[in-house]
Amino acid sequence: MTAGPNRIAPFSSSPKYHQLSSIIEQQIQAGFFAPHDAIPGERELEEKYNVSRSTVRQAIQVLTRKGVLYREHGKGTYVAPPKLNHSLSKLTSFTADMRQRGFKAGQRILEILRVEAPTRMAEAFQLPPDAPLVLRIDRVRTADNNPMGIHTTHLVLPEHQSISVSELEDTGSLYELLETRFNLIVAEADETLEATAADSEESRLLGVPEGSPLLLIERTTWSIRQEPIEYCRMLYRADKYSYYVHMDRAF
Amino acid sequence: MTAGPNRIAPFSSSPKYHQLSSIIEQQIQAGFFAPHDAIPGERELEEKYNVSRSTVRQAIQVLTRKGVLYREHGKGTYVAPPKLNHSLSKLTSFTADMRQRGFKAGQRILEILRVEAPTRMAEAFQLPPDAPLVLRIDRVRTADNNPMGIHTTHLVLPEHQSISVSELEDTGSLYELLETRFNLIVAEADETLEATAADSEESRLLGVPEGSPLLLIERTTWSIRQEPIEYCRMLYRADKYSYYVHMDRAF
DNA sequence: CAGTGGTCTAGACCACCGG
DNA sequence: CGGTGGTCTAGACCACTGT
Repeated sequence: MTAGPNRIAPFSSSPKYHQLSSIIEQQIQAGFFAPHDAIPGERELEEKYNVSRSTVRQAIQVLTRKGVLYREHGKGTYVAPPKLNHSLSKLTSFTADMRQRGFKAGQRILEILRVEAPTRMAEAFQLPPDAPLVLRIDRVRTADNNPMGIHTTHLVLPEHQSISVSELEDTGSLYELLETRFNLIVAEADETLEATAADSEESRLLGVPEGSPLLLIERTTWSIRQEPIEYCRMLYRADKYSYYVHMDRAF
Repeated sequence: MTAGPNRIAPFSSSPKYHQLSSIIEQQIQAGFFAPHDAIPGERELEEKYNVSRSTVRQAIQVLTRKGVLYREHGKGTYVAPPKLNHSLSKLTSFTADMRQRGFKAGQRILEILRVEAPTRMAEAFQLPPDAPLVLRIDRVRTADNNPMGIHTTHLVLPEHQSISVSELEDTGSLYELLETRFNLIVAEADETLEATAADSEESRLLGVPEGSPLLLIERTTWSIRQEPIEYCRMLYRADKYSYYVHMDRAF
């Protein structure tokens, strides 16, 4: 009848609220509820699935935060209409981003070296003036072998930890490498976006005329424990690259 | 001693979890807890403020979602280091955005008229081909009277609802006007960002040389009820405007 | 082991909305 | 008014972390 399981397993390792939110989400995807339909009330779900009301509320909270449901006080809980959409403001690597857009990500590594942290990086991470050198990686990023952008990455890595050209070439994705080699998981990022114009070297590396518009993104990233990981300057061809964000009004 | 009230008012109209989260946030801002310090455990807060543990958890949840705290299972709840950069990916109007950056927002209204919905808008909102005309508003936006960008807004408003030039000039902020006049509250938005170069008219309106880099933002917005509100094309001077986003890895 | 956060229950009362 | 979601309590047990 319905897609997937339609009752709660009491001894599952997965929490009940998670099971319940999956059930509801599957019912929506299976067409049981149309956009703007009201789903059953909290007390009804409580009884139907033999869980407490807080568990029901926790499950619904998961789905409202995902944008699957929306609630109106005194009225009910409703199915949100689907968005055509794509990459929300989820944090992803260039590799994953390109895969999602249907391209094969590639790279040409220009240089890997140790340098002093650039000013912007030191500010963002509040690094002390005598902080150790950071690892700088310069790359041209490609999609289906066409140059898309230039990445200049600065990594906060202890002197004894490093990354070789061949190692990065083999893995392809820096974030993947950071995770497998150093157990560094990128969890949060701040980004600043600006428009700029290509200088002579940039135009050469990207194969566009000097002065063409480029999208400049500066990214700082943190781990789950809020440790600084990376400061990255990314320059993209305006004719090939655009950037998506989804936002809400902080509920 | 501490900043602000340090106990919970039992009969306040404001919910207890909100009072408690404010108290904790103020204590952090007042320097009671340094970045990466552990705040008291849930049972301790429960006793100290005479509330139940779920209320404590609700308060802490507010602050973790704001990025003020982070939690580690089995260890504790810690103060997140402050980011220099506040304006997260919260949805704001140009007016509010400029105020936050310390400028006074202004506008020069070029035109208000009814037009057919542009293709991108019709796609994003899945409008039928015979949909009614939308209200288009062309404006130059200023910060401290300097031109910053060009906004071309298309509003989904029934034929009998409209906005006059003088009305918009008086209010200053379109989002504020939509809220007060039509009870339309902008709750969600998708944005696409690109770099581009100024054409002759754009360069004239913004006072920059032809061909200078501009940041192009296309925004579509929805109400709380997920009704389409607005499709907006915004062009900003690259030398005056940059864009901030904060992202997490979908927890 | 003790202490932390994570999940869950079975109740209660309030605030809001519609008929 | 009855039904909805919003807040709150006082318990319980589990899962994870460090010592």
